[in-house]
Formats: sequence, C-alpha cells, structure tokens
Amino acid sequence: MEELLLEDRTSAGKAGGDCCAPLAGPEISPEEAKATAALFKALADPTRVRMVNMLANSAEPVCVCEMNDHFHLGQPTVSHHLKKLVGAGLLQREQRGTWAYYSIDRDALNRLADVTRATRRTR
Amino acid sequence: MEELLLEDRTSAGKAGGDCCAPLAGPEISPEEAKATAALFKALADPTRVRMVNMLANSAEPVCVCEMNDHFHLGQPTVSHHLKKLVGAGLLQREQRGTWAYYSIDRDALNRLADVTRATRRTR
DNA sequence: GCTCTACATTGACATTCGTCGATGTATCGT
DNA sequence: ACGATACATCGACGAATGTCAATGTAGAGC
Repeated sequence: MEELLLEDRTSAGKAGGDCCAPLAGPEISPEEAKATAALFKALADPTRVRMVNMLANSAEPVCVCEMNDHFHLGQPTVSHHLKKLVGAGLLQREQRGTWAYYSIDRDALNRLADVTRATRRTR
Repeated sequence: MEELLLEDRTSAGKAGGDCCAPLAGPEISPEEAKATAALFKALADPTRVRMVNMLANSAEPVCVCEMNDHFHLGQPTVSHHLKKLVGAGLLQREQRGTWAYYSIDRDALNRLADVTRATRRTR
C-alpha cells in the first residue's frame, strides 16, 4: 500500500494540493484525516525533520552526498527518507549528472502550517 | 516572544512546551529533531487527526463517551489515542464526576504551526 | 455494603517502520 | 569496453504502533 507514493500529485490526491483541510475547520472526513495524517507522518521521524531543516536553510538544492556525510546513517537509509519526503510532496528531486539534488517545497511547508494554525485564540 | 515562554506543563521536556525550534531555523540538534518528530508523530494517525479536529470545533470540552460513539473503534483504543495526544501536550484532560472531558490546547497547536511555517516564500 | 457505569490499563497480536547489507542502475573517466 | 562512483531498490531483521479483549479503578446510586 505504498502506491500512493506515485506522483499523482497535482491531482490533489497527495500532499501537494489542497487535500488537507485545516484542523480547526468544519468537519474532516475519514479520507481527509488519512491524507492529513500521511503528511504529518512524513515529519514524524527525527532524521526527516533534520533533513527538512537542512534544506530549509539552504538557498540551493543539496546533494545527497552531503547528507550521507552529515547524518550518521547508511546510504540506503538516507535514500529511503528522502523518497518518503518527496512522496509527501515536501521535497523536490533534481538530477545533475551523477548526483541527485534535493530541495524543499516551501509552499508545501506553508500549506502544512495552515492546516495546523487556523485556530482561534485561547479564550 | 514571551508567549512561547509558557511553562511546559506536566512532564519535563515533553513535546508540549517551547521545545521545538522552527524547521526553517538555524540548525536543529538531534535532540530537538527528536522532540519535534514526537510532536508530528502525535498527529500522524487519522483517528487522532479527527479527534483534534473534533475538539478544535467544540467551544466546550468533549466527553469521551461522545467520541466512543463517533469513532468506530473500541473504547480502549479511543483511550489510547487520547492519552497520546495529552502526552504530546495538544490536549487537556478534565474529570467531571464519572466522566472525562478533553479539550484542545489551542496555543500548542499554534506553536506547532509556527514550527512548520517560519519559511520564506518561494521566489 | 453492593452494583452499575465510565474510563484507564494490561497483554497479546498483526501491521508498519527504520535500519542495514546486498544488489541493481545510470553516469562519468579512462 | 571497462571500472569507478552516486544513488536507488530489494530483502531481511528488530522495534515501534494501532487495535482489541480482558481486567483494573474510581465515582454515583441504591
């Protein structure tokens, strides 16, 4: 059941589009809740949080080789996490010759923030 | 900046307080990344997303019995999810006689949004 | 006292997840 | 063509997670 990692984005199926209603919104259907949870699941790992943080701080795309040095993990593990983040629509992949470069989708991050934020002040 | 200086109630160094630096912030340590991931992990489940949504829409605390009717899950499962959300600092528990009432910590939700949002526009 | 009721906790189970070693694929140099 | 490099994919393993049935605990009422 990993077929939702396929790039069906732009069709609002995955995390890229308007799939996620705000948590404080009217009423979230079980399907919407599943899509929203999938987005949070992408960030529910310390390594992936650090990866997003790393890419958010870089104005330029970052080479995978740089992450292999930075995080003390095997190269397949780094690849695995990057794939999950791309599947969630938070990262973009770019091939430059032999190397692969990743960058954040800042709009996707902001949309995720909107999902969480739309909340009334504490009374 | 004094808003996020609120004490992190209950257990020390949990996920509810000001533990989580923004994803676009300077540099996240592995410990900070673990704390941030724990917060996202609390919302990385469809049922918990629906619970937060339900409580975010209610001006009053909601009785557990109401959730047992709403979600088609066993009563221990509902209790399990609620405990996780309380542990993450997103929910508050209140005992009223025989019944237990839960409510969202809207400030905690907003803090979580700040963690995700602090991101520059795509240009 | 006893008995319901409401909810939490325990224990067990199947599924999912993070990790790594081994292998596959594609590109660059020679 | 060959070998080296960069990264992805596969297969397997232990750990964590969601779920439920059974049990425990505490309050309300008789």
